[in-house]
Amino acid sequence: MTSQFSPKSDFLRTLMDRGYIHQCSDFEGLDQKARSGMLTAYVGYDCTAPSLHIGNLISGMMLHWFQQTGHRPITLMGGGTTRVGDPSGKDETRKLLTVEQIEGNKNSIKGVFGKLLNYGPDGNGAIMVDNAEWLTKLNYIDMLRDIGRHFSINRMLTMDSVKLRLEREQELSFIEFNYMILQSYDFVELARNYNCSLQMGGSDQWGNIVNGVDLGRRMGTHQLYALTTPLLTTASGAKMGKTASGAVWLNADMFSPYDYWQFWRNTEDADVSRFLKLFTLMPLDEIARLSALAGSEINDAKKILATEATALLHGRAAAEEAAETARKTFEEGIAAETLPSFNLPIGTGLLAANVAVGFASSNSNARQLVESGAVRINDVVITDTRRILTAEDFRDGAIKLSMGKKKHVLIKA
RNA sequence: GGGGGAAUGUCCCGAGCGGCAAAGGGGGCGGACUGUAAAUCCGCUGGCUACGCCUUCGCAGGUUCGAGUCCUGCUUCCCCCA
Repeated sequence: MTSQFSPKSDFLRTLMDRGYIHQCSDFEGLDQKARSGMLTAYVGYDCTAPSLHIGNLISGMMLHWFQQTGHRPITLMGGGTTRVGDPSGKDETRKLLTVEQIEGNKNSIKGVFGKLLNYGPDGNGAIMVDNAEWLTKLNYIDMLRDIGRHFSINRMLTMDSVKLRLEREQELSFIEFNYMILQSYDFVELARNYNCSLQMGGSDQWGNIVNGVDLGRRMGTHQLYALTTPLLTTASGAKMGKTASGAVWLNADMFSPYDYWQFWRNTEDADVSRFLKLFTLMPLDEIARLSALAGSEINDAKKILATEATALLHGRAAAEEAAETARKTFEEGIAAETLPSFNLPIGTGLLAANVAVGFASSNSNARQLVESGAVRINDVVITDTRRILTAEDFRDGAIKLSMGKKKHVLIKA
């Protein structure tokens, strides 16, 4: 158990103190190695979507601290493995993405790492590689002889990712079955070419990672290590990262800094301390002070969490702006100029307006919401479904339209 | 190759004697209570030019006043035997 081990290396101590560690293949060994010089570690990222989401942010933060404590991080883009598809934790086969989609996603994902890591030529400058570089060049027969012979089908069948599918009598295609072999090989490849000795990832990656450690031993690399983070859940046990509009994406064009700030602002009380440690760079003693706040005072801690987490990802200026927009909107009740705005002509029906700004999915949906008293024009509840936006509704050239307590937009003519 | 099952509201799971816009969950959204929290309670959760109309139960036909429900063919998936 992690709690019985007290690490001496800066790296592991930092990770443990901040709550990043779930499992490690060999704590003592890794700790010792981290004290004896610069290590190289990597995390692999799927290219299944055009942006990473907050679930991926934890491993990215681990790489950040890894670098901060003097080591060299590698971000591995799964340009090759995404063509195969990871069956871990999935109920059914995902549709295969085209190579073009994968390349597009890869390029769109890359940007976020520049916020967390320093790339560059200096001693421990981060490195970015794409496993398509070597995986697409593998020759089938050679691969079977060099790599495949080290894998036991008997053991592969006991891996969770495989076992689950078999037990549930769900299809597991041959291509997916091969995924763990490729990911394992990645580790060996990075060990050989970059002297990489540690792979980190989410707890669902444990099986894939230890397979790589194993393959390394069989193929004669130096000792490799596995380190995983806990699954990100709220204190109530719900999986994190999903909201009404989908996942909490890290790319600003898919999830705005303001929404991102709001996401963290709405954290459950019981999660504040944990999230401050995981998703901000604040010193632990400062976090301890904030965590001690009780009752409604903990809202101050939530604002700091939101601002710091947003600043880390989107920059200080965007974070301050989001905080200010929120303050005006929620604490002063005035329409902040920086709220999301839409252009709609005077005379637009209230229902149509709600659909246009994304509050409702259809006129019917909008009608129901209006009737239930959820919709406000300039902070006045409107229940008339035939209401039309008029010139008199404009205050300083804009109408503040609200859905529920939290969603507000400005409408301009 | 032979035999037996399955496919339901496009978020998911899942009931469904021939009268069904289709039970029940989960999730989501909204309301109340609060602190932009949690828990709890209530409402909504196919669409529309809306006391009515239109479109939905794998696909295509058929029987019937009427089909998610019965019949035929097809597709996909699963299980057993070979």
